[in-house]
Amino acid sequence: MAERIFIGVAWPYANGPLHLGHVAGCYLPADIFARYHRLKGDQVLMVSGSDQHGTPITLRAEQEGSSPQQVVDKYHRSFLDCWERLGITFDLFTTTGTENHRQVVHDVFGKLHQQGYIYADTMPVAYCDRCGRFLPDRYVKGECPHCHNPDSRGDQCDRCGRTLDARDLVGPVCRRCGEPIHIRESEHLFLKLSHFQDKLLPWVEDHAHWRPNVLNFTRNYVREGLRDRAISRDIEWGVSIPLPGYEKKRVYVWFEAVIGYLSASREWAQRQGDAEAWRPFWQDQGTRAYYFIGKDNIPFHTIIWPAMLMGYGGLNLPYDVPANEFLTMEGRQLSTSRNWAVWLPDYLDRYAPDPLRYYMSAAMPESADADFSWGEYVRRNNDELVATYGNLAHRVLSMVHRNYSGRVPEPGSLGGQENALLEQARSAMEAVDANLAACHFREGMRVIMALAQEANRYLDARAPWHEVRQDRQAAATTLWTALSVLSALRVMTYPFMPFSAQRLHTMLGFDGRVEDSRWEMQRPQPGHPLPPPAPLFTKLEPTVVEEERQRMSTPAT
RNA sequence: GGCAACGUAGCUCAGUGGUUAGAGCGGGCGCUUCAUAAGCGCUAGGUCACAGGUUCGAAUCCUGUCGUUGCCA
Repeated sequence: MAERIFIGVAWPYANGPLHLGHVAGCYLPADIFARYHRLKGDQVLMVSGSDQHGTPITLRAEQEGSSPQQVVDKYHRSFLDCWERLGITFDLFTTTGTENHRQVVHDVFGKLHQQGYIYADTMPVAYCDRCGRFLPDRYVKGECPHCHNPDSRGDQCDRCGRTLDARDLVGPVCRRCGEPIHIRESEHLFLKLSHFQDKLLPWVEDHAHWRPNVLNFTRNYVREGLRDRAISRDIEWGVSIPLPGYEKKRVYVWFEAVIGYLSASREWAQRQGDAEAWRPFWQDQGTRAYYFIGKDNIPFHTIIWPAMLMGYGGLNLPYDVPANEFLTMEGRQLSTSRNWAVWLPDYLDRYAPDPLRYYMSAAMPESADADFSWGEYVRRNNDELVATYGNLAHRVLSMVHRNYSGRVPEPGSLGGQENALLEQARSAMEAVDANLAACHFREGMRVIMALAQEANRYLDARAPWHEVRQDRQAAATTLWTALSVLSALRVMTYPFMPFSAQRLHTMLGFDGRVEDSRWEMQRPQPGHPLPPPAPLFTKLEPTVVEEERQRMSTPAT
């Protein structure tokens, strides 16, 4: 029975390149999940896009002497290139800069406003007399009241990392002209989150299948009481506000970016040539909506976005929000400003996608922070991917090629060991199926590797390299059995490692794409010719570890 | 300062009341040679942060201490 699955993935902020934290946090798990469901024959819509608005972008443009549009275009192109090379298969990866997005935001805004869920009020905002304008927190600098960093930003201190308000700073000045700031009341629009408190609490309690960290965090957040939040800002770069008197203000990014899930779905439908095609994914009660995000994004997806959807009405709320924890780098917190990060474009210039996808799957920060280190990367590649799985495929296919002229051998009757191994393959497929359905990626990957190990054990026990000299029929049975297990591995590894799975698919004599297979162990056809085998993965030199560590500790240029 | 999570073998981590606490890697010993010197077996290694408590029984539940991390103020 085919299911319909909507997958929303966090919108990367277009003011810098992607790094491995992004990959482990949401893009890889989302892609594994999407590929798994497509393989099962389910209908999948996976969307995301570049988050293009907000002050970090305008600041960056000013620093680089370019325009905000140039900045976001540059990183959007980089994102698209990364998805292609890492194999992240969005049905649409758009941006928040489209006319379609503006229209959808205006629609949602208008409806919430009309129902009284958005209201006007004033709030104190920094103002620069010389520049003659209001200043978002990012545009104010001064001394951090906590760590006394003299050059702290108004929204957050770079040195101690604490979140601030521009008014907290000691001696706050305008970042552009250096003039001391004043505080003035500015009229803004607020989302009436407090109204949704009583609806959200039972809704959250009804989602006991969420990961414990997501559930606990959300529960506490809602119980503490929801405060109305400003959804407009005094800037010019962003989505306009469809109300008179707000011409010089824009919709605040957090409010607007989450609407991107809906606008991207509508854009996808238009591009399909069926403008209504988004509806089943958003309005059919049987559709399940998953949102893959990092843990810093939890409240936006389990509270604010659901509240907005409740207010709007008629659209599906999230079914699950499998937020991942953080990825640390060589034991230390990742920091883009200190260049303590591995940039995805750099990684993809030097290494293959599947080993990274494998590592991140096996060590995904599903329930706790996880660490990335180059030592572990090389080890997992060499000792696990190459030695256990890649070598299994290679040794089997090589023997078939050498001894059976590259054709799938005809098995005799199966013995106890054969049936036991094939049964293990079947139960592994069931286990991985269940794990992926539940977003348990690490466990799924573990089961797969355990099966590869089991197959190696079987080969050692049967020793087909001996059998072939004494009893060709027995060797044929052994190799055919091993090929069958490889066929199961081909399917199961596909969501995790699509590139090598496709190559194995071809080497096992199957036509077309793995994705068009079903979730079952198709047996290789005896007599079917196989292309010459080639290793699935390549060993890495241990020197890689030192090289890459050096690169990380070098300051960004 | 408040809240939360975590602290298990040299390393990365499973394990949330029940027999002698597990896996992978790394170490030691051995077997094998089809395969990218890959594979397989055996083995050593842990006062489950610390101190109390609940229980017939605690890595698992409770309290406190220390440490790490995150969120909030």
